[in-house]
Amino acid sequence: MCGRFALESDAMFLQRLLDLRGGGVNLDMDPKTRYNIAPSQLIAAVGSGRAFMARWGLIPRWAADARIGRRMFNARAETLFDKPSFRESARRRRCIVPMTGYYEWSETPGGKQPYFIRRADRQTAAAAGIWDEWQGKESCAVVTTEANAAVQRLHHRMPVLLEEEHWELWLNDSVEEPSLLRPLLKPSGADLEAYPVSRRVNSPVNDARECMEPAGESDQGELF
DNA sequence: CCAGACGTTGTT
DNA sequence: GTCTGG
DNA sequence: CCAGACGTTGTT
DNA sequence: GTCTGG
Repeated sequence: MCGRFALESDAMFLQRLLDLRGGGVNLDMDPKTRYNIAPSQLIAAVGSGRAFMARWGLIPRWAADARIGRRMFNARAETLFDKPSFRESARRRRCIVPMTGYYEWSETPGGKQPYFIRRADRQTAAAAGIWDEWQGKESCAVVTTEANAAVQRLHHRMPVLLEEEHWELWLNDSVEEPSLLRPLLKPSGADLEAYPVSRRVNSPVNDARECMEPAGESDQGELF
């Protein structure tokens, strides 16, 4: 799944996503580095030809109550185009959520051990997202799929990390046909690495760089 | 037809 | 157990 | 996702 | 808004 992630400031990455449309749109924001991004917080996204900040946890436009978004921070790829809460956004309001890497927790005898998962080439990853607008504010969800071999031991689900050659299609709002989009929602083919990090990641309040650096022995619980 | 839900995860 | 805040 | 709280009344 | 259950 994907319930916590990190993003190091990467304006070039965001500008590349904007440039896919060829519209000469210039990035007008610079999301600052954050190492411990949790659901309900504002996260950077690019979609519909612009970059914007959206609350992480999709609130469908028809919602009577914003609280519905609380647990809508992930959306299963397998049913994305079927579920009433996601269907319309999946067809018409897709986005890319930049992330340096995301966290998974492994239960150990000594407590929960967080791991950081990132591209082995250390490039910013492009997570597939969908967004909506409710009472004038954007919110979004990260699409999940089966875990690939690299991360399966940690979890059976992972965020969809889009291949670069698929970015344009995913962000093309004129494409609404699920059969054209579903093939993009596969477990990541990119090389990923996973390593234990400081247990202080467990506190969403800790937003220090240590969150994505390999943990020292003292910060690791007993592993497995 | 109307009323009520609309989700994921993990765990049992 | 379940909800809220981050 | 995890951590931490979870309640009311009346009085200061 | 759209789907499901009755």
